[in-house]
Amino acid sequence: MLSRRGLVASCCLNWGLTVAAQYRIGEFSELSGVSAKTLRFYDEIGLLRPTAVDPRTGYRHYSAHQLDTLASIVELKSLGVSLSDLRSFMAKARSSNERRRLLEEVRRRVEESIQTAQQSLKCIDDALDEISPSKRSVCVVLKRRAAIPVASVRAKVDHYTEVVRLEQQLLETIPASSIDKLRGVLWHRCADSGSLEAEPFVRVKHGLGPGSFYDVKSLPAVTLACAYSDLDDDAAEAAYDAIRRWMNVRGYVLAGPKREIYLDSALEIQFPLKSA
Amino acid sequence: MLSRRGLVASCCLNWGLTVAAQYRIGEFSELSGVSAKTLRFYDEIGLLRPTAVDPRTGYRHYSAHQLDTLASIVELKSLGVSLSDLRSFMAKARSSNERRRLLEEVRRRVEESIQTAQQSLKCIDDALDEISPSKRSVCVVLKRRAAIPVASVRAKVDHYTEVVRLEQQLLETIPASSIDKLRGVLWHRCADSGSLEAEPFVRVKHGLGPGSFYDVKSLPAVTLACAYSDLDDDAAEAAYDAIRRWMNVRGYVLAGPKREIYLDSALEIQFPLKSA
DNA sequence: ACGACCTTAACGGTGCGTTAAAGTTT
DNA sequence: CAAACTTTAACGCACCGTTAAGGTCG
Repeated sequence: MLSRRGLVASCCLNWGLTVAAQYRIGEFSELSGVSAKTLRFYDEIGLLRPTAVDPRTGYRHYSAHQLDTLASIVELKSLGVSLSDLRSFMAKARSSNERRRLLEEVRRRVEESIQTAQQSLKCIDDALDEISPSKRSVCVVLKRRAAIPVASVRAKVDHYTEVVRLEQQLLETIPASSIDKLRGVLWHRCADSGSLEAEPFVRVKHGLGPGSFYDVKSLPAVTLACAYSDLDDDAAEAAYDAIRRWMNVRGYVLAGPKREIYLDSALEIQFPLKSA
Repeated sequence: MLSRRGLVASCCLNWGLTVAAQYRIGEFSELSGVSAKTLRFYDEIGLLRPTAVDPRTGYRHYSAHQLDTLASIVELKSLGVSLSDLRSFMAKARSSNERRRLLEEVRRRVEESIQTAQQSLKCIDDALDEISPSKRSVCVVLKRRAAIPVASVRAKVDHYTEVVRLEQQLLETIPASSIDKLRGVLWHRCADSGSLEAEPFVRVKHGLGPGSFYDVKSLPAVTLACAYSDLDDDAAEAAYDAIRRWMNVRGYVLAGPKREIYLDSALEIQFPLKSA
């Protein structure tokens, strides 16, 4: 094996490169492959300061050694490290331990982003599956809802029409001044469980005392999967199905009674969620 | 199975919701889970215009129907569709075909991002592997280089020291006015192949005619994997190793003679690349 | 009249690219 | 002197969050 011992140094010495070369921004940009604008920006934010700045002209001067520094900046940036993180990292000693910690953190972030991207893929495929030229596709969204003060009547019913009667009575019983626009029904048991249990509710202003006919309570704060449908039962059924599929794909399970909210010309269907 | 036929409509009719409700921005924001500021922004960029705006007060009014529109915006946005893409999509008919095309494009983009993220993971793991408390880790970067006009001498040599002599002769032969700071060596054959073939070169200004001792030609434009080392041979070897590993992990192969560039107090080592 | 709503306007953050106007070097 | 370099300053992109200052509604 041929030894190259001393080659590098001798070459350079032979060529008479005795003065430490300083590169102006253009040449340094060309050598490093990083644009001059980016170099100025890195200077500005304190990420890579030139070794010298001519006080008269303001010209920046970089040293060959900084090409290596810049290379490590470029490498870490390409792995997704933010410039501010990079700045604190470069400011430190940059020991191999520091570097390891940084890379491990980046690794975690990248893995996380892969997870969410793969989840997105599943969601997209589900959405593609659900498309059919005949029916309008139902969009499901996730929402957080704070607790809602309500007056309600809960009852087992034999038929849906009884729910309508309950709603009417509820509305008539509560002082109009306490009533708010928001109203709907909690479904404790639906048709698919064989029996029906519903709880019509109206949002009320705080301070309304309990009545003989209705309870005053608070719908708990929840995370909801929501979909909108027109005011006909087929559309509502389609929305229910869409939400169930949506939850399935994302691994959510039901965490309480479903809610139907009456909007003026539409119906909002809400499934309280918990994950896993 | 109990039928809910007509339930929804009857409930709403019973409650006397005859006028199409208009929501002000605050309520609409609460219902949709999208902040008022975002709603104003969507209005501004023409993504979701309120159904009505009071000409006197400027108050925005939204309809219940727009909750569904907004839901589909939120859904697609969460899948990574940009707002400008969404705007053009929402402006169109929004047929199931259009929706399919959009989702398929998003799918492609997400898949691509997963690929690059997985590649990043491999790179991070490689970088972590390479860390050792004793040695400083070498950073490798990718660069594009345009063609470079050079004068050079290519020769098979038996020993590295001969290269040094060639370099000296090259420098002495060329008129000083044509020489540029950039210089180095192309390695056509390295020690590991059993014999050595080198080609010292100097960048020259265009217009220099060929000489008897040297050739005038052009180093081709290439993509390079580059690393920097100090001017000692151990450091240079470490850099060579680092680049080889780097190329391996990323599936690149060598596409021409390696280049060594002499900087004043450092050495830049460049491997021309092609993928696969 | 008071508070809870609404409006527009403007800045901030990320990571620079892109002119523009003016001074420096070769 | 002109070309090629450099400087600072300012706007632009994407997607809003966040004050600030000031009208409106109940």
